[in-house]
Amino acid sequence: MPETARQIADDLRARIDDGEFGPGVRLPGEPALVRDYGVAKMTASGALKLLVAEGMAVSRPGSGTYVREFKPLLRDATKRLSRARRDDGRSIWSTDVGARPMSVADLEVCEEDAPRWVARLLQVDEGARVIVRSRRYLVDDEPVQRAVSYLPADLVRNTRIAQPDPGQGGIYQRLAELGVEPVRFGEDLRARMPSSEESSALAVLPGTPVIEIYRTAYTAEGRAVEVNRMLLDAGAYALRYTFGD
Amino acid sequence: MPETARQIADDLRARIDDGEFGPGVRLPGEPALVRDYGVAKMTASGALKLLVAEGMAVSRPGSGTYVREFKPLLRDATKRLSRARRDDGRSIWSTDVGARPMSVADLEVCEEDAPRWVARLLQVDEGARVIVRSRRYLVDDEPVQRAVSYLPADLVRNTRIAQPDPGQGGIYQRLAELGVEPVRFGEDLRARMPSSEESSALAVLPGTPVIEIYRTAYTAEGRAVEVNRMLLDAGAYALRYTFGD
DNA sequence: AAGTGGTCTAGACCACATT
DNA sequence: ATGTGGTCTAGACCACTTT
Repeated sequence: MPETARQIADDLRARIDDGEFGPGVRLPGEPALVRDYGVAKMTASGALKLLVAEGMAVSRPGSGTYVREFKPLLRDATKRLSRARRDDGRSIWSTDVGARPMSVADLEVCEEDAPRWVARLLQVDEGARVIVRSRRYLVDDEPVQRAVSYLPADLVRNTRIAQPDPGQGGIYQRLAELGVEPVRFGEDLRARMPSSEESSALAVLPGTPVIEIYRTAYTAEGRAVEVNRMLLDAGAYALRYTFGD
Repeated sequence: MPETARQIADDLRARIDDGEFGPGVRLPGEPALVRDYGVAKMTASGALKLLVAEGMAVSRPGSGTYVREFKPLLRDATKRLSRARRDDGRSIWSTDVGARPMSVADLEVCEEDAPRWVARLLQVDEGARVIVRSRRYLVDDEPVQRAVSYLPADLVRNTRIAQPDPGQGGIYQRLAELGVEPVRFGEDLRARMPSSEESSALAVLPGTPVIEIYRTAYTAEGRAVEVNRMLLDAGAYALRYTFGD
């Protein structure tokens, strides 16, 4: 007979996995848990909080706690940035690919001193000037990604890349016209829990990690021309990379 | 004057970011927080628990709560599986690459009916037989990854791939000798919080996500010959992908 | 022995959603 | 008006680590 918050949470999770509670279904509330398991309200609350912290449930204050659903966008880095890639089978996860349009919000462009890590990745002197383009991406009016990209100011200062609207084809097209087309990319990524600030900026649900990606774009000669730091809502994304000969 | 657990946690986090508490340093304990912020013990406990849940701190019962350190292994998927790749600059994160040897534990090989998702990815009939190779990877005797790979049984049943030790060069070398060399790979990944079961199997610290990777290996003809499901401790890994022409 | 985090009880108040 | 989750207080006991 489960008595602790951890045990109650595990029991509920097992019942979810068994299909007793499907995606989107309302779980037993705190009063029900107090009754069924014979514990104090704070313990019942703690059990539900554990499920939320594990990303298994979402609480809607005033309404109840519900089993969480996962229908990610599929981000295919290789396909987007490289020439023609095959696109066979879909993801393991039921994805919303293409269905919902992505929009850009809060686009800002400015010139700054390069932070140390940017200078290192861009292979420029510390304190060199960079053009900084930051924006958020929305799906269904919900933020799913924040991106900030850095480009050497002496390369792009007087181009459309330094304007909010870089024109047809985007900044990579403009870079190509400057003779520094990015053709090779590296992405370093990690997953972690968001700070409370990041959590609100991305409107991430509790119990949801973020994926932090640093992408560097190189020309054929190996010159780094852009660094892009992205922060993704891990509850909204699945990532795909394809590689090999 | 912060009074709630959330506010105390944010205050502590700010002081960590300010450098007042460096990596590995002990944070003020529950009694200190009760005194300094004038709250009940459970609230102080809740504040520290929040920091732990955000992956900012680690609690050592009986000793204290400490600022967490992040020194990941760098997993370069592209480099490991593809032919000669450049290796310029290191990661944004201070990585332990190469320093610590990785060992394999709990290696098991068996033959089973293919689960539905495996059958789909391997492009075989549902219920077809597969060879299943599962293992855990350890660094410093700590588990950091679990991996289970599936190969068509009719292809590899009577080869060393169905043995615990596949021999020099590993299973990809054996597949090549069978005339089905994997040359192209796709990885689909997501990040999420672990179940309590996964959490203990990987010995993941609280507040640490896991990264779930599904890799499919294809021959030059486009035949899928292996599916590998990996579960990584996100606190132990940074991932690198390089691509482009 | 003293100090630490972990967690439960019992009761209270709040903000919010639903009816 | 009722029910929901959210959170705090105050006190208690436990297991563990450190001294």
